[in-house]
Amino acid sequence: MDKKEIYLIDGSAYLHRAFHAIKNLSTSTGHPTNATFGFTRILLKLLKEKQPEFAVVFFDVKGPTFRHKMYKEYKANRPPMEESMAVQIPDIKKVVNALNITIVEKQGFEADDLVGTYARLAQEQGFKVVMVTGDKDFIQLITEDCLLWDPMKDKEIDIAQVKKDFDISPLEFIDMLGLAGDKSDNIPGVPGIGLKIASSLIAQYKSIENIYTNIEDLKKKKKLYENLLENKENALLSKDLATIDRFVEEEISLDAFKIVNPDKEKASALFREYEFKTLAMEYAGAQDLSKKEYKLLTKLKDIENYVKDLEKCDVFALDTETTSKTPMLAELVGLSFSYKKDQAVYIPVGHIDSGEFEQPDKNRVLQILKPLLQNPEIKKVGQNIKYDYIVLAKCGIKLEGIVFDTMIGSYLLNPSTRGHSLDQIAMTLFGHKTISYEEITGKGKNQIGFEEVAISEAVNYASEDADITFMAYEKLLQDIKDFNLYDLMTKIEIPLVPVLAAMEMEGIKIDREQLNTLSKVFKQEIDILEQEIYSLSGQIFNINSSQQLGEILFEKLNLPVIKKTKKTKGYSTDVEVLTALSQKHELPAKVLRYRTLGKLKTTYVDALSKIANPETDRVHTSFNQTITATGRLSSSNPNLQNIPIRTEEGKKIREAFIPKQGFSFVSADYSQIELRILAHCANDEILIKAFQNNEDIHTRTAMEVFDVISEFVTNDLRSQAKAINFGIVYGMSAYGLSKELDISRKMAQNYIDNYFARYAGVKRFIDSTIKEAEKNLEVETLLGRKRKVSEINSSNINVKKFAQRVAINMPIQGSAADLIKLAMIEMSKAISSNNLKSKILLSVHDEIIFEVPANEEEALTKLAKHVMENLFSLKVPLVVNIGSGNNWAQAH
DNA sequence: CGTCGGTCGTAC
DNA sequence: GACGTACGACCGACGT
Repeated sequence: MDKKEIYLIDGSAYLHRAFHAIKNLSTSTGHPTNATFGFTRILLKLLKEKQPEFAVVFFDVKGPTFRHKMYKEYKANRPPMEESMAVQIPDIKKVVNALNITIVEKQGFEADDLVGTYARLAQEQGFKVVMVTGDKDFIQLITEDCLLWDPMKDKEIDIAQVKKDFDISPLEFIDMLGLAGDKSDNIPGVPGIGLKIASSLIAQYKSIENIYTNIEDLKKKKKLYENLLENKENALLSKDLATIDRFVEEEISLDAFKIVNPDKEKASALFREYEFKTLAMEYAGAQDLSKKEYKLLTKLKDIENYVKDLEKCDVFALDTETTSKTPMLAELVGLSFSYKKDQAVYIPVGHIDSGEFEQPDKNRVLQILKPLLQNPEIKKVGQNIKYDYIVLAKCGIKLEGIVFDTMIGSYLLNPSTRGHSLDQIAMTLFGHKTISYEEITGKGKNQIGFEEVAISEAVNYASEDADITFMAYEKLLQDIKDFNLYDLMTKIEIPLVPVLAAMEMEGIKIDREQLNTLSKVFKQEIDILEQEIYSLSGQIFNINSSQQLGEILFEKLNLPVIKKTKKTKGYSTDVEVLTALSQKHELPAKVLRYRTLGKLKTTYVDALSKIANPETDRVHTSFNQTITATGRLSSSNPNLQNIPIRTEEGKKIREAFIPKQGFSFVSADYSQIELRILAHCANDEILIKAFQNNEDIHTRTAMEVFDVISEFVTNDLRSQAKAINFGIVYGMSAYGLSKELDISRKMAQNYIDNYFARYAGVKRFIDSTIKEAEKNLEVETLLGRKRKVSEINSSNINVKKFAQRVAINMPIQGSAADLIKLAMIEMSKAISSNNLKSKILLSVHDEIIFEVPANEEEALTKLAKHVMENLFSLKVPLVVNIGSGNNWAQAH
């Protein structure tokens, strides 16, 4: 029969190794977690791979040990433990605890001696012992029944391995250490003898004592002989110091080390605290449905009664279930509500009848809910409530009284992290793993729509969503207040929700004819280019594969390699490279043209046709409010914020966006909004004056940087200055500017120096912003939007520099985002209060596009200019440029 | 057949 | 390495 196995874990060694193996890991509040993470990973690896029956973790105890009494210089060269390591010891112990592994430590002894002692005790009791450590000192303890395993290197050492590596027995290892000493422990040993010589001496003489007995043998090796003679005392002392004590008085029974299952809840809570996200997920306990009261409501009477409860409660959460993730295509399938933790109801209205439950009539239910949902006095919260708003709007219900959105709450608290889904929120806030959508609908080709989900399953899923939303609301509301984000939430983000919903629902019309024509025209040229490229290359290949293209250009045609790609170190074939190569060969230019047209055709022309509503020819983008790190909106499905404008062909695509019959487009864009914000924040004298005098800002910068009068600012100088102005906002370096302007680095540095000399306020602003960021580990915008820059004190210079650029850019880009959001809200209000029929259709970062009836064009133009220029008072004027036309290109 | 990281290109 | 923020098409490696 196999012997029982016990794992003796050298906790102190792994504390140090984990700490040094992983750099710069900390929670968002700056608490270091590198050692805790590394240590945890090792423990989990052990538990998973070895599934031990018995295990125990040993730690050193602070303070002198018996070795210090033997030799006062013992470990005297060790600097005191770094603060950032010390603070993690309690964390690590908590993790070990949660994993239900016993910790043993004893005053006056090191972990080594405890391992030695328990290794002996365990073997006496018939165990097989595995010492978990990476420390070679433990080799002396190896026996037939005791071996060493290092999980970090996944290396096992037994007697045979010791013999192979050092040609000695484990016990002889002590003598070897005695001779060689140990720098890190300040054990002297014999000078001039390292591990190699020591092992060969011991292999021959078996012990230090025996070496001295036969010392005359070594007379020929003069230096060695002298060193040995002079250091006899040291050698023997070192041997004693290196000897692990196997007889520490201990009386804990090995039974205490029997492994029980980890306390998953405790572990998950700790992992959440330390922000080990994947680990927290793995250890999240399954939900406890027993305390949850989730009810199915199908009788109209019950629904009416529940509505009365909702009317009385302070605030409730709602959620809709539908047939599609795209709200514009979604049909209502059910609604869930919660106004109290652990309680929720689900009302099915659109499940495909399975005969399982009687479903209430959809229209009757909506009729009952309508007054409740449209009452602005009754407060509602939701998760991504813009979605529910749209779904309900399509049912004829205008949702009013929205006071909070948990998705937005989570985002405002941490805008640089991706993913604010309810699942993730439940995990971060409560360590709770929700029923996932895929769990009940399946995924891939087997996925079904929610209308096909059985009502009995839908109840739990949908109720949980409302329940968790309500619980998350209470927690996030407090957090939002604590972090001073309440005003931003209630004055900007929440009022913006219905504005965005209306924009998405309205959509924007495309000219299908125009797009079809474009598609054909592009295809013709692409086809020709394709053939030309094949014939120039002498072969057919996939032009869209930069890998294959690289082989043609650089291996077949032997064109010079200009740069490599960032991650894979392959041949770069980007526009910069191909443009340069166009001087040497015909092919690159053809590829460039092929790429341009291909991009326009697939990404824009064809995609827009495909996604537009076939009945109305309108495209309904999604404006995502919780994506960008700076506070900007993003747009997707389709992305209408990157429609081409710069090139002629690109403009053709913009021309395919057209107003509906009897309307025109009006575009209102903020002129130089980011530089104006910079002027304001930096309080820069020259910049402010330039804007106050309504000067051309790029010309002004050219005058300052190149030290010329305005008459001497050529187009070229102005466009160079423009690049500098942009660069400032992005935290430019001399290298970046030199590439952009195709000038020397020295020249670029010169320009930058000139810029900062002239715009001294900007220089001061950048310096003080970085300084503040280093202190607070976050930066913020004019309206108090925050972004963490926790890496700004990183010892990795690249990481630090990046954080600095982020710290400079975010307040500028983010403040601009604040203002455009405010503008959208105010314009929406102004349009209503003036009873105009104009609609906001799009927002593209510094611009708002309206669809305006012919007879409102003048009024809307005046209104937009007035509202947008006066919505916020800066030290410089806000200027809005307005254009109008019968397509988007014209209006811009 | 789906996922995911990489490269490239479009916008502000 | 080197200039911020996005979305998305396509490729190709990888896993099922």
